[in-house]
Amino acid sequence: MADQHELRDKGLRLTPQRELVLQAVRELGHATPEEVAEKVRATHPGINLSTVYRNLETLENVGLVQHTHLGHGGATYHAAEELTHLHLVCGDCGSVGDAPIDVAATFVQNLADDYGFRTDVSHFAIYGTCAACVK
Amino acid sequence: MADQHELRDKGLRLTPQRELVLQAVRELGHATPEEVAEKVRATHPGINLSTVYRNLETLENVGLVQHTHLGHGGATYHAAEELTHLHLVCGDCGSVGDAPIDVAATFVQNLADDYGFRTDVSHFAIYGTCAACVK
DNA sequence: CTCCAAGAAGCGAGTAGTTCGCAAGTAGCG
DNA sequence: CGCTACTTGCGAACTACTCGCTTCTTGGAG
Repeated sequence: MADQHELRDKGLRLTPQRELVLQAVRELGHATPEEVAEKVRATHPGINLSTVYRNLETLENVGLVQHTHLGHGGATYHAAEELTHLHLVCGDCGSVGDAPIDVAATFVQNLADDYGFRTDVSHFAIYGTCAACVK
Repeated sequence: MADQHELRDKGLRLTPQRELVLQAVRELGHATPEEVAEKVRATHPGINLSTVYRNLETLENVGLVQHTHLGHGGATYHAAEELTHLHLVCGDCGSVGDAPIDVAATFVQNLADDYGFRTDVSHFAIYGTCAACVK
């Protein structure tokens, strides 16, 4: 675990809160700011919600985490390493499934060719109805 | 303009506010609830924000309008007739472009074939960088 | 045309989620 | 070891939206 390196390398100070936030995001996979805060509080009860928000923002600036819009309005954060899948949100049951990013490859290509638009497919969820609810 | 018919046919009462909200959504193309409220206030100053929210919700239930998530968190509404395009949101300049829904056809097909997921592509915006900002 | 019940509007308070300002604390350089 | 800038904690402020309740209006019935 070379968190020290990662954070220091990005020009950030190494605070326990910062490390915990990053670690929580990594362990949770996807998580809302509140879920991150809750997770962090398990080992560091005194941490403040604003601190979580600020760190999430800071970590996002240096590219270690990223956020996605999964619906309802709240942002969801995940570690940059996991940025290799799409989020399939089911409007019926609310489940969030994953799909490898390549299923969107031609779509992204179309957008690039026809509109010059460089797509970040994983930033927004893909909304629809999952296999279970279609039945 | 047979708004009377549309609304009555859906089993809704015909109130001036309701008509105005629907008309505002149609004229604006995409609009946040507040933009709709502002637009409506141009001709009917006393209208209340809650009324706009409630009508948007009601109109959505009967399928005359639909909402999309364009980012930041706020929902954006548009008339059901315009439900034929994707929203390309530029993360740099914030502009919202449109693209016909067919560019996503194979993508949707892939998702259906491989995951049984029935996609509603227009519900979420497609995020990325527009041609102008890529340069 | 008038009356009535159900639905809708207005309004203010309430809530969730997020941001901000400021004082106190701490990491890391010299 | 000490200083400075970056961070944290905390409470207040905000934004976007929802709710409850009272009053008004629509549209069908008589």
